[in-house]
Amino acid sequence: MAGDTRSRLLEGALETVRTHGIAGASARSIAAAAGVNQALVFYHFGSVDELLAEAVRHGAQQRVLVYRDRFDSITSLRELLDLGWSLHADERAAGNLAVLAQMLAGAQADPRLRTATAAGLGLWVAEIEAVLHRILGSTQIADFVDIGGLARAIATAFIGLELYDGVDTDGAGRAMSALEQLATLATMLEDASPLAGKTARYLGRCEGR
Amino acid sequence: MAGDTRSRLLEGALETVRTHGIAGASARSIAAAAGVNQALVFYHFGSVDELLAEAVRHGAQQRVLVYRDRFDSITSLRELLDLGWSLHADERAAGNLAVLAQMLAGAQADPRLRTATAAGLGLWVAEIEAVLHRILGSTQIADFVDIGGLARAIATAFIGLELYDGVDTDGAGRAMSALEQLATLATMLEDASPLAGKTARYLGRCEGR
DNA sequence: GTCTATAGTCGGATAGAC
DNA sequence: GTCTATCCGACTATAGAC
Repeated sequence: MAGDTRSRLLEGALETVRTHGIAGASARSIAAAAGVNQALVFYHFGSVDELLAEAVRHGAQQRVLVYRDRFDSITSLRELLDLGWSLHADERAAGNLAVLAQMLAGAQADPRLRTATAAGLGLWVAEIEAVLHRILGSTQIADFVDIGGLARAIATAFIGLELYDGVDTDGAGRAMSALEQLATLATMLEDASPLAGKTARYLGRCEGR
Repeated sequence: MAGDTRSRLLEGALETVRTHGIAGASARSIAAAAGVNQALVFYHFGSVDELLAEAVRHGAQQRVLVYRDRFDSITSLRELLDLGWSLHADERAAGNLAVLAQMLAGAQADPRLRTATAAGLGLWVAEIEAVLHRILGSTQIADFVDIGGLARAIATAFIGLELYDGVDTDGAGRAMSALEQLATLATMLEDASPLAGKTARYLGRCEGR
């Protein structure tokens, strides 16, 4: 926990939310985690909510930057999956997705956290969306599925899994395995271009609904 | 808000978590919502946590029962999807999934809420799993994907979507549309049995990983 | 079972010395 | 910028009258 007071408080806020949840993130507990005086929360950020809002932005920015290169190098659904699981494992250990999940829960009842939380999640969504566009943009899938929507679905599924992991680790593991199996199936369909072509033509005939 | 004090408190707890979030669910606010004296929380449940734990069980049981018949009548993936969206809309309005999401967030930092929350979510998972077994059990999908895991993935995805909906309604809508499109695609693959057969044989050759 | 009253704790926020 | 000291409200939980 180094740096000037401002960044110490930002880091302290993230650590406190991680370990005590959004409900346990008070000015006092955050200041203790940051190793600074409690009054400085209000001097630097005005209120606890403001601090939390800035912290979630800060944290998401920081983490997305760590993975930027790896996102950029992805060229297939298979690689995206592999990154997804290793990212999930990393962030599970580091607890950054947990912070986002906690903020998401807190934001439901507190409008002041909404925009900041949406922005933090938006950073992850943007990365996923860019990758999906690159690897699916030229396939038929892009014609039938909104890629931006898909990116949002993937990001939120990660959030749900993260929360579930906290109350039932075995169950979350099974869920991830099932998604892995399902996604592997999709990857193979993608590779087997004749099938993809057939599917696309089939869909073309059924666009009624 | 009728009935005896005990059930008034259970209902009041659900309503309070719904409207004020888990962080705002104090003995006082719950008692106010229930229209009873604050001290009765401790007389009947011992502590706020205990009340919340019982409330989430109570709420999940109640809601699952409402949908029981509809779950039982499902015979295809298409019907499961339709129920999924209408259920999501219902529960979004009634706010019961929101309660589960809040409890899930609160349980991360509070071990006493963990088992109760896991049990509440488990009721939903069990319903989904039963349906999936019925409609997928005889297909090749069951050979490649853990149905129980899939049910857990679906349930948690709903939770993630619910939380996301609270901070970005448009984004959540796009995510749901994308899933709809993707699932429609899957339904059609299911209908087009020749393709499914081919896929299965293809998978059989690739089971290495 | 239900009420009032209250002890004791913790939290947000500010004033003012340094 | 940082600290101490403090106000005040909200909270959990209990004691005791009814």
